[in-house]
Amino acid sequence: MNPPRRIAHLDMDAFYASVELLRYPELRGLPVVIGGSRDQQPLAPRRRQPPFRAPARLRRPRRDHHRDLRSARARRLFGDGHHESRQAAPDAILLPVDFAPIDTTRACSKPPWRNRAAIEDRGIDEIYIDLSEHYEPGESPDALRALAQRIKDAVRVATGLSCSIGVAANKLLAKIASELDKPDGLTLLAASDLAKRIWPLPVRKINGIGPKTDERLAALGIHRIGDLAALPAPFLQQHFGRAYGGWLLAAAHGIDDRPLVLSSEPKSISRETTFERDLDPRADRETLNEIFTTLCAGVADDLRRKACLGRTIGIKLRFADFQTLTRDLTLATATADAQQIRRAARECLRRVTLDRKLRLLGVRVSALVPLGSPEDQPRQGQLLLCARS
DNA sequence: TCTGGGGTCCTAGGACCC
DNA sequence: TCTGGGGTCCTAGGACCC
Repeated sequence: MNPPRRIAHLDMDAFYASVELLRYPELRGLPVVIGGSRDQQPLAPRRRQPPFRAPARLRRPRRDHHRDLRSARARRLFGDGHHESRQAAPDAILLPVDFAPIDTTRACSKPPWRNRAAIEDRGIDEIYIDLSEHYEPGESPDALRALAQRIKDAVRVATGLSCSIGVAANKLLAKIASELDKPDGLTLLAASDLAKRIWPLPVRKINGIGPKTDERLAALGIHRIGDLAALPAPFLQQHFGRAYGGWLLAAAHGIDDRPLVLSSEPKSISRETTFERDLDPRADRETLNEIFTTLCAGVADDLRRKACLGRTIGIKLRFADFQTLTRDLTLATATADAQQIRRAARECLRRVTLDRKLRLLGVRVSALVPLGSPEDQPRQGQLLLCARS
């Protein structure tokens, strides 16, 4: 007989901020804001800051540094406290974002259990761990709690950082559970806890319900997960379609059969940049051209690093009014060549009327194949075409 | 909440082929 | 010659996630 499914979701607490505090322990307890430069910015001069030398070089945050800091993502990664402290304390210390130590931390964070459990990576600061095999018939909840605590301890020993863990019967519930007691939380969620602990939560807590769906649900008077769970399936399917409506209801009842995804090949690789100021297609033509070339080179670089070729080349534009559009083009053969990518991307660009200022430019390569694979060749139809002409 | 960068997945229409 | 249904590919857009 299979043991009951038992999935842990592990989420690092305020990851970026924590990593930086690890590097500069003397900053602990001070108001810290993280934001600003990355190493390669097409329009670097206005954004770039001098390298941080703690703690001698403390700077006042400047308003124009922080287009990105106010995003929801930033708040999540840096922690609300850091965000708010900037409003409250204009003298807060400004640290540049530096991804290098994060990679290190990430590498460090794996060994303790890597070989003993199935792990799904979810980006930079989250994983799912399948603990089903660690079940012993008749064990007490205390044993499970102790196991989760050992994992937290191992993370702290390996990285010096704290994390929050939720354990439940599936990924959906484990993810919600890990958030219930943040930071440094440990939450076990049994099936019988659904009504008491999950149903009172806002629907947004469900991974897969974003701002749009939240808004649509609110318009129907549905705010909490329990509201959702109480609805008849036909009602939801009428408003959200068969598949999504069905999924919403299942999610509200804590039902989720998704397996852990233990490995996966990249499906697309892209580079994009938001300009420091909106750019005019005509007046800033030169600048845009440079950025465009840099983006193509960057994507080509990433493809090479990941040993991939791609057949579909696409662009992404965002206008000053935030309207966003994409164009793509599929080639006869996959490529990782910067020139070829640039030519195809320019083809795409030609299909767009550039009559407004631009805010963002992006280049994407998809339909990826591993370098040297059989598909890394002209497609059959194309061969035929060549043979005929 | 005036919105960064890198992704995934889904939907939908049209082209094209059998 | 016309009609039809199914499958796959291409393209565009959108929602969502970390």
